[in-house]
Amino acid sequence: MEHLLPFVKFGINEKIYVKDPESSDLGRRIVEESISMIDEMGFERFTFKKLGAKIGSNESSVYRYFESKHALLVYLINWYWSWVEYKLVFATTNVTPAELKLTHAIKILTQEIEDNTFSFINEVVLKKIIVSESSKAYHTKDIDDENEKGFYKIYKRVVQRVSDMVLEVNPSFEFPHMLVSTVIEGAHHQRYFSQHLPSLTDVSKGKNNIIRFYTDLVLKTIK
Amino acid sequence: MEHLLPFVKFGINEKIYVKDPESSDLGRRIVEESISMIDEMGFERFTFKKLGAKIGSNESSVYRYFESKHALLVYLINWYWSWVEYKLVFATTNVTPAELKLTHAIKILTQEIEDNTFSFINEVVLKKIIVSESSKAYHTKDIDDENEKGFYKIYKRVVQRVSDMVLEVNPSFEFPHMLVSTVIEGAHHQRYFSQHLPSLTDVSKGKNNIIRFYTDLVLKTIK
DNA sequence: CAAATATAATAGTATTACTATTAAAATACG
DNA sequence: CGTATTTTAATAGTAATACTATTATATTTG
Repeated sequence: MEHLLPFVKFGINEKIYVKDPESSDLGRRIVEESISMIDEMGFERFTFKKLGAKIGSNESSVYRYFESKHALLVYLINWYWSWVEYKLVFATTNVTPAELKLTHAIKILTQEIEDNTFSFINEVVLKKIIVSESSKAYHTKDIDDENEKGFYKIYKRVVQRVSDMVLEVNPSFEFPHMLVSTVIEGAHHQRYFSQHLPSLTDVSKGKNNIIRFYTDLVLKTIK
Repeated sequence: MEHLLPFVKFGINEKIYVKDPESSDLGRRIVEESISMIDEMGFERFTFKKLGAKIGSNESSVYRYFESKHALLVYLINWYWSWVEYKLVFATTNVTPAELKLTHAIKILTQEIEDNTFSFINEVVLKKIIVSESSKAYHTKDIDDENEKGFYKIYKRVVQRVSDMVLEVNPSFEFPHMLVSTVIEGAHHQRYFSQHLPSLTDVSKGKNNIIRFYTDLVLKTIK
């Protein structure tokens, strides 16, 4: 996988940014540093002014790339899901039988990220942001508008892909989308709870529990 | 149930409020109106100034009850979970066999709220707030502090109660807490997605699908 | 090399999320 | 009943946020 990723650029919806941050050095530093700052201080305390100062630039320059910090968060989420989709396709094409393919997919969706494969984006830290902050992006009054503009298209496509794999295993299963979105959001919650509200989880019992738990849950549920 | 509720007052952690809002008419109007305003405008756009104006009072008066709008949200969440715990205990005591008891519990956790049983709190609208806004309460940098102060105690107790019911059905099931928190958060997500991102769900296929889906998922998973 | 574009710096605005102070109104209690 | 206490309302003020607008200076491109 490491061999291919450096050649890939994800096609992120152009409506999300004012100017493509991947098109300049400043843009890349904006994305790179915003990830570490949001992780460190949390989305609420993060501001474009602080970001400008950190990258030796200016608040107004950041606004030339993203019209709001909300848009920047949506951009990061889209980058994340493009990356997950890429890994998902890579890990599942040509895999048979259907059940093994599905198992691989669930692993991609629920595993912990341990190292950075490429580019200026730190995927380990980005995943932490997805876990702690991403729900703030879509729990907004603007959700319907933004959904129409296609801001959540990639996420929905990932859910669709895995739902199709569920149906390959059991074509008569009634609720594939609910199952897949439950696993995705659930795994994020379990990662967060294990850090902050551990009594809502059972992670202390072993390392790969989240993957094991959801893999088992899916296979049993669809049979 | 309607006969008992009017006599009940939930013991909400005193650290959450400055002055108990149930102790005065103004306090009750603060809670009552904040629920409808947060639902209408979303948590971000909701302010104590607007609330003061709406209840014919003043911003500063609201601060005498809650030290921040975050604290008010935490209060509403606690009220909600106290109410759910009450319903849960009511619906499950003396029920046998264990599997039926668990089924009742899952129904309480995943059902839609359709009418208001009592008091100045509109539970139908409060549930909408829980679904759309509650994750903002605990996705904060202050989570560990607040957890130590007991802000999430009732929620954790509800998870514990239902986890115990899971273990009654299958004492050797490894991940009861993960299963129960997955169901609770998952059901909230499905309610939200069905309104705003329907392709992440399968709710169009029928009315009680969310209850059915999670009940089936739990029973199959623990066997 | 001129023109176009990108960046940096500065200033300004409405709003937010509060704190502080004071006065008026309501309530409690001896 | 009257005074003390508490509650509420009104006003003012503050630092920070989330922007917009303007201009000057770099940098890139044709």
